[in-house]
Amino acid sequence: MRADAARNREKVMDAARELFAEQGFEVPLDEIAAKAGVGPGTVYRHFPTKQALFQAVTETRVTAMIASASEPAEDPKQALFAFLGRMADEAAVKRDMSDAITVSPELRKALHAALGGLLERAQEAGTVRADVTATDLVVLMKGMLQSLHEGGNPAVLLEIVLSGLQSSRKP
Amino acid sequence: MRADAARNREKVMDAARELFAEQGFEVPLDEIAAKAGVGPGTVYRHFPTKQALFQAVTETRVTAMIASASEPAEDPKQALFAFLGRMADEAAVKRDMSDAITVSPELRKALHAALGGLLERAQEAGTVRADVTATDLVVLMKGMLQSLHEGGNPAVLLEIVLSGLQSSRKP
DNA sequence: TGCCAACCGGGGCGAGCGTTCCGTATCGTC
DNA sequence: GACGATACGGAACGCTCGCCCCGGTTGGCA
Repeated sequence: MRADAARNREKVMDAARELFAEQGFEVPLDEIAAKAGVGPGTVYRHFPTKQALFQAVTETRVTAMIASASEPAEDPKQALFAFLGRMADEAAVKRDMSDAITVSPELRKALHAALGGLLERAQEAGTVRADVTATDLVVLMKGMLQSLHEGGNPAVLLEIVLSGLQSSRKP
Repeated sequence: MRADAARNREKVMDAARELFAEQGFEVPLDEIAAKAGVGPGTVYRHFPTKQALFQAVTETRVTAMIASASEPAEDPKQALFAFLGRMADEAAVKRDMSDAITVSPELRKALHAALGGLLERAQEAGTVRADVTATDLVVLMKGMLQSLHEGGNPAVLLEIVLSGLQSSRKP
């Protein structure tokens, strides 16, 4: 690979990182190219599609987060809650967190599996309500993460969800 | 107004009701026109803009729901929870519920005020956590309502939120 | 029944966006 | 220093969608 090509690839990824984090997947690709100081054609020389660029930018971060679900923890409930807390912290700062789940089916599956494992262990311990499925948790978190960017207080919203996940005071 | 004009107006509103409920505000206006058996121009003869059509279709339902927040109830917490339950029920069937809040600023304001009143009374009674604001509640509900259409179990998701709203078990 | 205003259908315009193409500039080698 | 491969920029394409316009049609009154 030529030196200028590698340099441009980095510039594109840097610009994409910043703009995806600010505006989510919706940001026009031309805007990314402009911020990187290149033409749209150059972006497509390095990434076959907008979605590929998005995945290249988010995959590392998100898979690292997913991997952190396997870290050992004493209490299953705390393990689950800590993970959800990490998701919320990340999403509060980077708007592309919730899009990453939507855009890439693989990432969605991986997150689903990771959350499913944590959830199951917490449910077996009896500290998290038993009628929640992994799908419920994924979609609820996605909705909640989006709410963070519409004026909601991140800490409060997260606490509501976490508190609501516990078994099992009936409303 | 001519008879056929009135008839077409009704056909457009019927089609819009159905498609907005199915697909939300995102449905193309041409699709509504096609379902109504008219051309797009005819839609614009009766409604100046797509948003106006959307409001004409949703406003009645939503304002009625908002008005129901003023119904008397013995327990402030139950009043709030019953209202949120009605929102969830409606949104589980009609996809345009969450869009209605977004598309029309007036409706959003009205909902904000109604929820704010219910919330405040429940907080004064000490049965709902005090650190939640009306804005938090609106955005959280919006996120949750959207989650209903992505595979989440409506009853479970609602229960999580309601249970989480209560004061004040810390996670 | 005939006329005119009201109304209709659908083709078309313009904007936004993802993607592609191509003439030109640049890198790295001989 | 020159040449060929590689990469670049940005104009252009195709598509979608909200919205408008115009030639033809239809309804209802005289």
